[in-house]
Amino acid sequence: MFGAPIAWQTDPMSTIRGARERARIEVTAAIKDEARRQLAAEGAAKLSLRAVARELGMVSSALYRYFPSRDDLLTALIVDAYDAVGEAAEAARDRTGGPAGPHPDRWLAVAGAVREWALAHPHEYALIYGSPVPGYTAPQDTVGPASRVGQVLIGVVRDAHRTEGLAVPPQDPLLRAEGARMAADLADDLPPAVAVALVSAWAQLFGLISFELFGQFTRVVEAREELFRHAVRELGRSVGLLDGRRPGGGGGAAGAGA
Amino acid sequence: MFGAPIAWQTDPMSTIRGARERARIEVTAAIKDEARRQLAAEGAAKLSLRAVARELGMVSSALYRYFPSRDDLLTALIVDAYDAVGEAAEAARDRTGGPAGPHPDRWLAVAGAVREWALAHPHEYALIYGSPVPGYTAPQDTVGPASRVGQVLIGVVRDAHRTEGLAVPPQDPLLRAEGARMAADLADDLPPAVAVALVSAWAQLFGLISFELFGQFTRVVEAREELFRHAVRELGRSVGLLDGRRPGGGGGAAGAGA
DNA sequence: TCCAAGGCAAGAGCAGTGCTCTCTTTTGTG
DNA sequence: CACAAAAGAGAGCACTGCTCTTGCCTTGGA
Repeated sequence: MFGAPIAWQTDPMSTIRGARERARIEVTAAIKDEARRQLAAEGAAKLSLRAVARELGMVSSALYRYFPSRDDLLTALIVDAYDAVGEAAEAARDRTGGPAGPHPDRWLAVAGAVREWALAHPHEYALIYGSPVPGYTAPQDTVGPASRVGQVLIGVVRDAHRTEGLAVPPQDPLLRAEGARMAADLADDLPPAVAVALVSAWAQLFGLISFELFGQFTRVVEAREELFRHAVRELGRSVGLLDGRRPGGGGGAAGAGA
Repeated sequence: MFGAPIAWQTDPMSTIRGARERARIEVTAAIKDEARRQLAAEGAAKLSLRAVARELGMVSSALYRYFPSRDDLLTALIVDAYDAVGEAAEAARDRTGGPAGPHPDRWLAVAGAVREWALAHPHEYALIYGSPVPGYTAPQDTVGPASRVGQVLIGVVRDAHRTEGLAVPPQDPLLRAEGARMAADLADDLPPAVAVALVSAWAQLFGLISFELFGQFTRVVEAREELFRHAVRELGRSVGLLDGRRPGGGGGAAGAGA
C-alpha cells in the first residue's frame, strides 16, 4: 500500500503536501459531485454554479477558486464522463472472455455496456455524445479520455484478428489511402478495410444509442434492447468478426449475460 | 364565434382576413427568422428572447404575444428544422431517378442530402438530432415533421421492393414480433426483417452524421465524405437494396419479389 | 516563535436572462 | 363613431455567470 502510487486524479506528485492541498482536493471533488448531481437531475443547460455553491454552503464567488468558469467545470465533468463510459466498456471487455475468447460476444458485451451506461446516465451521455454544449468546443484535455471506448472496440477486433482471423470486408477503392492512414493511426496490424469498417461501426453504434436515448425511437421501436443487440451483432459482422453460430448469416440465439 | 372558421393556424393561404392577421404572420415570421439567425450564429443555448426582440426593435415583453415562452419559440424552430431536412431529403429522392430508378443511388442521394443539410445548418441539426435542449421534451407538434426523413428512406426501400425486389436480410428470431409490428406501422408491404434493418440503418445513418458534425471524427477521419458514402452504401445493402455494381457480398441471393 | 505572503471565503455589484404584471396605444368591426 | 380586442411599452422579480475588493487564516520561512 505504501509504495503503490495511488492515482490521485491529476496530481502525479504522490505525496499529499498538507492539509491545504487535501482540502483543495476534497472541495474540488465535492463541487464536481454536486455538479454531477445537478447534471443528472436537470441536464447540462440547467447546471448552475450558484446552485452548486449554495448546496455546498459556500458563496458563488468562492467556487471560482476551483473552476475558473462554468465551462471549465463542464469540461471536468466531460472528462469524467468519458472516463466512466470508457471504464464501463473496459470492464465489460475484461468480464467477457479473454483475447482468444468468443469475439462477437466480447464485441456485444462492450457495446451493451456502453448502452447500459448511457441509459443509466442520460445527461452525462448527452454531455459527451449529444450536441456540444452552450457555445462550447471540446478542449484538448478531452481527447484522451474520449478515445477509450474506441480503443476498446479496436482491441476486441485486433484480438480477433490475431487469434481467429477476420472476414476482411471488401476494400472500397475510394478509401484505399484513407483506410491505410486510419489503420496506421489506430491499429497498424489491421487491414485498412477493417479500420474503415471499424470507424463506421463505431459511429453507427452511437447512432443507435443516441436515437434510443434522445427519444427518436418513441412510438417506433418497442423491443429496444433486442434491436440493439441485433444491430450490434451485424456491426460486428461488418468489421469481420466471425460468428460461429451463424456462418452464413442465419439467426443467432441468446448469449452473454450481463 | 359561430361562423368563424377556427383552425386556420396551419393554412395561411386561405383568405388572409385583414391587415392585422397579415401583420401577425409577418411578425411571427420575422421573429423566427431572427431567432434562426441567432441559432445559427451561437447555438440553441445562447438563443435569447431579449436579444431577438432587441434586434427586431421591439421590447422583450411584446414578443410574448407571439410565443408564450422561449421553449415554444424553440419548438417552432425545431418543427421548421425537421421540415427543412425532410424537404431536402425529399428533393434529393425526387431528383434521383424514379420509383424504378437505381435504388442504391436514390438511397445514397437521400442520405447525402441529409448530411449536406446538416453540414450547412449544424446548430439546427444539433437542435433536432443532438441532445434535447435545456430541460425540454419534444411536444406533440414535432412528431409529424420528425418522421419525414424516415418516410423518405422507407419510400426508397419500398420502391425497390416493388420494382426490383430486395435481398431480404435474415430474420432474427428474437425480433420476429417486433419486426412484424414495425412493418405494420411503417410499411405493411415490407418484410419484417427489412423493417428491422431499416430502422437500424436509419439510426446508424444519423450516427455517422452526428459523429462528423459533433467533432468525434477530429483527428480520426479525414476523407469524411468518402467514408460516409461507403458506409451509407453498406447500410443500403443491409436493408436489402441490390447493388448492381457489386453483386456478391454478405447478404447473399437476390430475388425475393413481392 | 513570530511574521509576511498567499490561498481562500465573503460580499457587493454588473450586465444579462426568462417571464409577469400593469398600463397605454393601436386597430378592426358593429 | 364607439368600443372591445389586440398589441406594444415599461417596470419589476428572481435568477444567472462573472469580477472586484476586503478581510481572515493557514502556511512556510526566518
